[in-house]
Amino acid sequence: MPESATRPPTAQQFVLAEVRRAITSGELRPGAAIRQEALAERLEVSRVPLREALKTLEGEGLVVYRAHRGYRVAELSMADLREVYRLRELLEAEAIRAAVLLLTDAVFADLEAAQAVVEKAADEGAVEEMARANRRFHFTLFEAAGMPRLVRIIGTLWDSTDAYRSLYYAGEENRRHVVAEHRAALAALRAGDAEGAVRWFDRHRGAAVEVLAGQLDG
Amino acid sequence: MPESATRPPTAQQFVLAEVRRAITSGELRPGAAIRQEALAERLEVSRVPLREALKTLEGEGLVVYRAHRGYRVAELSMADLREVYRLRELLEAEAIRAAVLLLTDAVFADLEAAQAVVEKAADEGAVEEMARANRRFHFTLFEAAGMPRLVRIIGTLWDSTDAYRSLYYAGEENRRHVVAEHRAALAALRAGDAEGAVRWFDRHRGAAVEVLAGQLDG
DNA sequence: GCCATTCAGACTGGATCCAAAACGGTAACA
DNA sequence: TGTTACCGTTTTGGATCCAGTCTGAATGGC
Repeated sequence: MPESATRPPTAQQFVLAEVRRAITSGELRPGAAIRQEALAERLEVSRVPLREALKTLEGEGLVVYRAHRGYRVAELSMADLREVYRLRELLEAEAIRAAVLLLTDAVFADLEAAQAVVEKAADEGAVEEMARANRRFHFTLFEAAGMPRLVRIIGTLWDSTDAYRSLYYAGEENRRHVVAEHRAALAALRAGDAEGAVRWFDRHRGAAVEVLAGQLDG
Repeated sequence: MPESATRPPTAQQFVLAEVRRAITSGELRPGAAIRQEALAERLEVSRVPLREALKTLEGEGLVVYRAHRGYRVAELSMADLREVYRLRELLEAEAIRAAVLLLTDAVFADLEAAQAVVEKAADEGAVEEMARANRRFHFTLFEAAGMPRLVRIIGTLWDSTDAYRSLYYAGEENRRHVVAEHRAALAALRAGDAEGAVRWFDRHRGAAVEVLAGQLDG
């Protein structure tokens, strides 16, 4: 039997997801110190699985650690933000170019499904749902490249700016841009035009980074 | 006071370094299961700091983890190896291009110093020392780019193949190639010729990946 | 003989307790 | 007044112990 049945998550997996969500949703602010005892109590686990989860998040760059001083939510400087987006530009272009050669009908179906959710959420102003569907859209494409390390690295780069991106989708105009650019990119992908798709995604990112930069200033 | 004095490492830091060394030196073979109790006892610590170190190594891709089944030393397929080197090609080129614009005399001095050690070790056939100095040479250059995330990512990619690279420097001819290519790259860097340096490093990597691929077959 | 079941041993996941380090406030002193 | 030493509190680092899960071999049914 495939045993694909979802097994109960370990405490550590639960904590990992929960802390990640707290950081990316802005509930834990950048720069804030993480008090293990208090956080563990709030999540109703001991400090042991919490600390292992924090080690994972440290590897993803979401928190920073200093011996004997504990963990803090990572802060991004303007230079950090530029670096993250420059790396995303490089790596996502690579993923897209590799993926274009391997796109199947099944992948297109997944992309369309994700895009449908994006558009619906954009209409309704459902910010959280739109962010999730947007991520699914992009990563469906990235995963089609068959380069798991690349996908993982891109994932950590996305995560590292989530704490600052939470408000991006609040803007009606931003949401419209996302929808339009996704459509244009999809059309390019269907035509097998990797460079066209890359250009659309670059524009996509470029708009987002400017908004985030504005948030960093304020 | 700057307090740059080296403080005694935590057990966790000690374990991390020790396990990393064991893996990259081939002492722990790819695919081997890691028995926490036994390993902790051998290193004379409890399982707690060991597990946190393993979580860090998981983030670096040196070990793989499955819930309730523990950690194993990561294995690389041929496809994995190609992916790692493709990503290194992309990312190291980016680092070199950024670094060339920022190279100072101090950096050149560090590069020369590392290169001197490389050449001495190459002559003497000091494999371990040569690997260390080679890494220092490359990362001195990468760090000059002022992109800490990029350096970190490249570092994890280097680490992930170390378990297979341990024998590369054993070959007299391989060692000579490294020395010559470093010199050529240094000359290009001094001339401000980023593309020339990138080409030399590409050739450098290309030779290495072929040797590693041979090891994977056997 | 072949396959599903059971059960003991081994190993990982997590909780609790203790040790060590860092922090913050106070008082002594130049 | 500014500085330094001291000490109690807070927080992190690590050890030990127990619970839950997996593995694999023996058992029993067909």
